[in-house]
Amino acid sequence: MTSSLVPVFAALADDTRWDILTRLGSRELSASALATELPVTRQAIAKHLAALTAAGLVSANRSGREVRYRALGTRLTEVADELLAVGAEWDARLARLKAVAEQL
Amino acid sequence: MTSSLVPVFAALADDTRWDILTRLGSRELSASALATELPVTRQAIAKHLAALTAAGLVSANRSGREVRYRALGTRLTEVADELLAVGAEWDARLARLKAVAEQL
DNA sequence: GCCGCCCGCAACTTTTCGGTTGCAGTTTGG
DNA sequence: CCAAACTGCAACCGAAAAGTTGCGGGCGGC
Repeated sequence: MTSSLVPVFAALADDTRWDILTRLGSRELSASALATELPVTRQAIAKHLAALTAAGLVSANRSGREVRYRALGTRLTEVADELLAVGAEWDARLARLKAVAEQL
Repeated sequence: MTSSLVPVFAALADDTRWDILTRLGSRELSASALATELPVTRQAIAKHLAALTAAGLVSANRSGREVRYRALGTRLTEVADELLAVGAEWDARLARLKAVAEQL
């Protein structure tokens, strides 16, 4: 039962990628535009964008010769919802165990 | 502005680690006990447990000669809250842009 | 007290991954 | 129509990380 969340976590688990993602959250940018703002090459950024797109965290928008990317909040919200459910379940179980322990 | 979330994502971004974490969500287990259920050695699991502990996702509980681990929902909930906020912000911005576009 | 079990540390191997360089294709602006 | 700008693909490199083997130390039961 390997969760489908893990690939999304993998996509988010890099500083450069998170940096790119947050920038795309406030404005729509192309790979080349991002390359002027970040300390890595355009090709590296292109790889990151491919990873983010595969994870459903970013959408590509071709306009002529350039491709502009934008961050999608939807996937992030879905992940958050699942995490909330799981976290609550664990804590609830822990609380039950604690309650039983105090009955001694 | 590199987010403090990234290290947590890194801790969650591995299949084996996620597997361990979910098992610890339902019952409290030692590294050796986990090793009997998983296709990796005890030492590998110990490394994963160290990573999960460092990320605040797991708590260690020494009892005599063995150490039992348990999943903590708290950190997960915190992460989920932040993700919800960020995701909502991105989608809100996107909605505003769309509204402006329709005014043409 | 001794044998077994569980833990911790360290060295080594192998794969993954972030990053770079290099080159070829395509659209656009003058 | 030609040069500039943006993209895409592929090979290569170095570092980090997942996993293994090996060993030594501590706690528990018989």
